[in-house]
Amino acid sequence: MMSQVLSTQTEIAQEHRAWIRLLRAHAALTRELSGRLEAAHCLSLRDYDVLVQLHSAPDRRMRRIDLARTVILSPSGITRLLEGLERSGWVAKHHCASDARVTYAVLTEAGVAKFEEAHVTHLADVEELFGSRFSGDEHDRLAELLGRLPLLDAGACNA
Amino acid sequence: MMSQVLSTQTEIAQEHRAWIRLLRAHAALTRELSGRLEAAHCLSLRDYDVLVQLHSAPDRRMRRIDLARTVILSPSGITRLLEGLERSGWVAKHHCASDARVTYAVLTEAGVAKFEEAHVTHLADVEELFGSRFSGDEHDRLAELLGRLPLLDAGACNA
DNA sequence: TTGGTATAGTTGACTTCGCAAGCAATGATA
DNA sequence: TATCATTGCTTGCGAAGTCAACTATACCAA
Repeated sequence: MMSQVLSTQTEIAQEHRAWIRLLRAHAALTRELSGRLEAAHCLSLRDYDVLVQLHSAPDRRMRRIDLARTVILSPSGITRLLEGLERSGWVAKHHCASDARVTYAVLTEAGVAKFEEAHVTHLADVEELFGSRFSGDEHDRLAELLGRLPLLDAGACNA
Repeated sequence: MMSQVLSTQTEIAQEHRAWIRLLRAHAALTRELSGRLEAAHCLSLRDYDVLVQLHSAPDRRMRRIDLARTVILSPSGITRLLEGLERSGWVAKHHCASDARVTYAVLTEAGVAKFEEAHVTHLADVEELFGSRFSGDEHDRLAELLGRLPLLDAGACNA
């Protein structure tokens, strides 16, 4: 009976292992990376993520709703995050001519500069804490495995 | 010049790919899993995580500080999270005889029952959204890769 | 003993983010 | 044309979590 319980628990731990590690790694890495980004550039990790997306988007702009889905944030979340970036002048609003409901978030010139400045140090940080742990093949393998996970309603995700 | 820029950007995207996917997968999965857990058992994902740790700990108790480090939460974060679990009666405080500074968080009988009840459905959810994406070998491989990532100050992590 | 430092834990102020609700514009259908 | 559902976006509110500051205890060393 006792060994029954133990073996069940062991199985449980095994099933969860990768998921638990993903949770822990995410918590530890985002805290450290966000801290460094904040200290060096006054940006949160999510701010940076938004700048990355806009920087690589056609015309450096995206509909706010698509941006929200891409970085996995609620619509209200994107409104508030962009509020900060707009106040700092990195991002501007741009109205859509063909559909009065939609607003674009556009990276400004200052935003491009800000991104490129933050990019350098952040890339080094990601390399130090994440990339350097893996060989090229392992990195690809990890990306492939993680890529199988469902992003749910994220129709516009292009990462 | 233009192709220079483009090739640099492509490299950048490649370097980031696994990390970005980890970010996205985490955001999407935690939102969904936390929502289900909340709906079915009135527990957040972190609440559940704490119950798991306590359930598998010797005597079903841990020092609050070790618990915080294990689930990657700040000391104040653990205080507030446990506040809720204590109010619900699933966790109790227990003072340490040999060191008056430390307080243990102990899983109560009700807490054990609560955990075991939530465990069943949560395990199925994790399996559906996470585990079912991988074969046994792939799961092990993913766990191994994620296990290389630094947990920073998490001295007490046993996952 | 006394003084200094480190550790465990809590609290207050603040930020971030999600949900529910609401508004305005669009599109589809009768 | 009139109606109704859908979509994009914002706002009020509340939950969760961090940091800084604080208390209390423990340990160490002169």
